[in-house]
Amino acid sequence: MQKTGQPTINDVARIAGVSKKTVSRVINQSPLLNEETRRKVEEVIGGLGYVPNPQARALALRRNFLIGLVHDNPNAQTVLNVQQGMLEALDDTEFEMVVRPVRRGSPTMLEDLRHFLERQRLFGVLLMPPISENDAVAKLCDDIGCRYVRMGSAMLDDEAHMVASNDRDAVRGATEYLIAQGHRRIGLVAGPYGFRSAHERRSGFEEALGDAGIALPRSMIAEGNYTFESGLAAAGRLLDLTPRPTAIFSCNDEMAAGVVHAAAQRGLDVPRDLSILGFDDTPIAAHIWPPLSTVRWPIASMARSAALKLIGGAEPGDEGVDEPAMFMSTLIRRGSVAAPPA
Amino acid sequence: MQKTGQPTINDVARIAGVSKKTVSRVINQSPLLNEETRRKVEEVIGGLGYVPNPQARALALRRNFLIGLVHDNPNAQTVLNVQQGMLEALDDTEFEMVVRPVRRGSPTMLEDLRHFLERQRLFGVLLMPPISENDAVAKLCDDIGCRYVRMGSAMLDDEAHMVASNDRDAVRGATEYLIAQGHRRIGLVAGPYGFRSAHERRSGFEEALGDAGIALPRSMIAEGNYTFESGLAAAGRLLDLTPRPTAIFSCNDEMAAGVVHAAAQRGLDVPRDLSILGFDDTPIAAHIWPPLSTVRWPIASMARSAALKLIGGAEPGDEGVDEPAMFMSTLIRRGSVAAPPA
DNA sequence: TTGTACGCGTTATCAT
DNA sequence: ATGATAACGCGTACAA
Repeated sequence: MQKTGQPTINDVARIAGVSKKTVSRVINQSPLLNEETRRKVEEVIGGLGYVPNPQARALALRRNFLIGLVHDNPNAQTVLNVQQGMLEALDDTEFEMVVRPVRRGSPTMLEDLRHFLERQRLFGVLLMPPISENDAVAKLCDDIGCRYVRMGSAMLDDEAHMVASNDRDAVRGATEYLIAQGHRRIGLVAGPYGFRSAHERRSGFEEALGDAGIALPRSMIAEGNYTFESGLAAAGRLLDLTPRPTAIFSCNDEMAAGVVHAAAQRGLDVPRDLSILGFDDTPIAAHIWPPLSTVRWPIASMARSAALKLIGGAEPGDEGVDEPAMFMSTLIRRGSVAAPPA
Repeated sequence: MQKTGQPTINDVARIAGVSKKTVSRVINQSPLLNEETRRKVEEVIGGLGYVPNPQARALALRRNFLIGLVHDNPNAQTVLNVQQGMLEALDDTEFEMVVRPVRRGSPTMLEDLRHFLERQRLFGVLLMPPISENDAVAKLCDDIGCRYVRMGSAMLDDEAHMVASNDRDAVRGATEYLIAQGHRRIGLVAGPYGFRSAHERRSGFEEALGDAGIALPRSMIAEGNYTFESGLAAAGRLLDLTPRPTAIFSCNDEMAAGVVHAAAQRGLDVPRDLSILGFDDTPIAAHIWPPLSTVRWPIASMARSAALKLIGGAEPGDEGVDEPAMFMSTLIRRGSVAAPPA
């Protein structure tokens, strides 16, 4: 027992009457070990309440027991859901989570990230969209020897490195629901160009309209950048059309809230005069009036699964590899969709 | 240069033709050092791109360069704002942020936290409300020798360990604003019992009414637990009163959104039939219809300041100690408050 | 002002 | 199957 209070591997070794290395073997589940020795050591470990010092392990292994969350996602709820899912997976393990936001579009971003990863010697990182769509980042992790798992709206990588939602299918289904309600003039508030999620969702929308034989004039698509304000502006353009759409699909809830505002400003009743459908099912969807019908993707489960992949893949044959790579989204029906006005 | 790729202190020492210790002195800004030696060593450091290995430092110093964020706050936006503020302070320093949610009311919470702090040897922790109100947690940090700064809605600790907002004054001011608009029957959706913030806000509300000579019947206070649903329910109780209040102050925005819902469900127009005032200025406040007037507290600035206190207080005479301990909130006027109906 | 020798707590090498 | 000894990279007495 040192002055710090915590027992060390030396204390265990001395009391158990074995060498440090043997204790180390017990800790690291080495297969070649006398069963009796193992029992004896484990007994001492339990009695002492010994826990290996992470700092010393990190130094010796040249690898920290930290999982990084690298993100440039502006949506608080999304980020926090991911953190929740990760922490769920990390609970009762030796791993901790460190959060690393990166500046989107910064020219030194990649270099900064490299320094961070090299310095901290992370065990692995979870990449959130949209930065997870950047192949250079994945390659960087590979080069440095840092495990990684990407989250995204399509399979951009192999199953061991990817956890994806089926955004395209989900939006196609949601749009079909709108069509089934009788809508023919359906506007789209699209996500920003260059985002894979925006592309996938837009494609799903276009596919649904195409399958139903509904024309999609360019004017019925207004691009936003996933923020409330951009949704407000985009909806303005759509609602000032003549004739105006009877329904609008918004590629996320924030922008959908903007659409609700734009409708309210014009004295339009939702859903009587205008149906609105969002994407993400963030809390705001349920908390605005009227409650927003939207598409929910299992973000926390995905993050949990991603984290398990990360730490599970530590040794081959571990649990992590069994984690699913594709997750299904579901349509949440609330009060913002109805049949079009007669 | 080792096989790992990164240069070590030994490389620097060898190339500069000095001993490790001298390099160490340069790194740690030791005052007793020949100016020329320092220049030479710094030159080599720059040329090599040497950065000290955090793991080795952590082992030698028995202290990690990690700042923990300990929280049991359910509001995503609040937590993320704090993270943002912290990371701003930690940017361009050697510190990283690790996030540690704790289960509220778990009987083993304190013990878990102790293990976490002892194991990880954090440099310091930032305590978010409501767990920051728990004195036992602060004492635990003290005992373990882990720096801490608490965030809260009142000064619960000395300036070196506290960053507080003036919730009571802020709510008193906000309520006076309601009164100035002509309201006399003002309802309160209070926060949960046992939360300091709920207590402070309620007190401010009561003070304002008392100063104005307005009676506050017990029925005009409905308690919620800071969630949307609880706000919806509480507002229901208030709005079914006869006569019903012409204005409602809600102790946070989430619950205020619930009040808006309750009003909409009863066909009440906001703000014509009912004025609503929230607290926090989370994004939902600006994104619901009508835009919610609310009280904004500078959460990210507070967190930033708290983090600076943490890392600045490292050596006496450092910047951290100059950081303010009290932060002012401001009333944000949007569209949810008007004069009462005639 | 600078250097030597050792400690921090663990894992890895190579014996036995 | 187990142990002595050397890394890992940095800080600190203590000496010079």
